[in-house]
Amino acid sequence: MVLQTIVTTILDIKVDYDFKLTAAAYNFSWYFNGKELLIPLSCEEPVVALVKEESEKQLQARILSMKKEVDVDKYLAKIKFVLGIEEDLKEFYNIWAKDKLFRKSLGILKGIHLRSTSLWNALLIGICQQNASFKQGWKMLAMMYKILGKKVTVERWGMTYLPPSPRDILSNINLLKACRLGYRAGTVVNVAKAFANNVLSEDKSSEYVEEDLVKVKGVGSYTARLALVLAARKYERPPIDRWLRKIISVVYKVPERLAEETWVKIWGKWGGLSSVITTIILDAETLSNALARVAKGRTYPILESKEMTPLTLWKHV
DNA sequence: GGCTAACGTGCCAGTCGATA
DNA sequence: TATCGACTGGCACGTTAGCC
Repeated sequence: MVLQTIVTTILDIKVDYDFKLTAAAYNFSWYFNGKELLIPLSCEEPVVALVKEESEKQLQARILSMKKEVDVDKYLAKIKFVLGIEEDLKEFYNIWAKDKLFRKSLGILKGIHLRSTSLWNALLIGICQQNASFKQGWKMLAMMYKILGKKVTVERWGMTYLPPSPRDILSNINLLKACRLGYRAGTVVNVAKAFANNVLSEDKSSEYVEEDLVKVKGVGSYTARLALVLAARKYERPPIDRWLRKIISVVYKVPERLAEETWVKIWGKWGGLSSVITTIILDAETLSNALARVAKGRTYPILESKEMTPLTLWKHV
């Protein structure tokens, strides 16, 4: 299965944007190589995009498929949404510049945008993050891609994996054990069934709220909120785990029970985005290490870290 | 509705014994 | 003495159920 270029186009960027940081954050080696970013656009057809920097304010995007014709306009709109190149973060930066946990990292991370993904994939990410360290969670997800995803070859790129679809999961439930998901496998199956039975649908992902997603057994508030942040850029209700709750409590000197309230007061409608960025700022260190870094004032990511961090994940997995 | 304990799973560092 | 593998306990976590 070789995907070939259907169309090549230029995307103009009108906001502060750092392509390399955006492409690198929380990404795998089969999607980012340091220069080019591969974006799965459709896993059924399959269709992908390859994106690279054309100039400071322009990106070159190639859409690749096995078919000779695809709905180019639909996929271009999707590429723009995934990359967030039309997302103006000026208000967010104003808060970032003043915030005591964030301000030291603005010079390093300004221009980074969250890469969105499908609701299904966002839920897989969230489920893998349950009760797991950063490394553990992303290794689980990587194994799901390798064991259950589709292996395809992309022209002038090479081999890549497309995320497994709900159907792939439901027809290979026995393979989930090899992904070392533990009890999370049950939740993945429940979510896959929800998609297969049209209880959840990609087409409605922008309409869903937390209450819709937590109806699936195994999906709680954290997973639902994270999925909405990643899939729909819904930042109003931040995913706050124990890790972030403790950090908020220490940094802003508030009881843990007031952590979410404090966070929303600081970030307003940007709470969800700032939750994700916090993990990048602190290199997703374990709680004790993250608190030690906060105490030392090292509240910025180590870009050239040899460790596995959100920004270097693609070098390791 | 809010709080808390229990649950469950993988990771990781430390320890110990066997072996070369 | 060095290396290796097995084992163990603590840690990192979100969800769930039960209690008030």
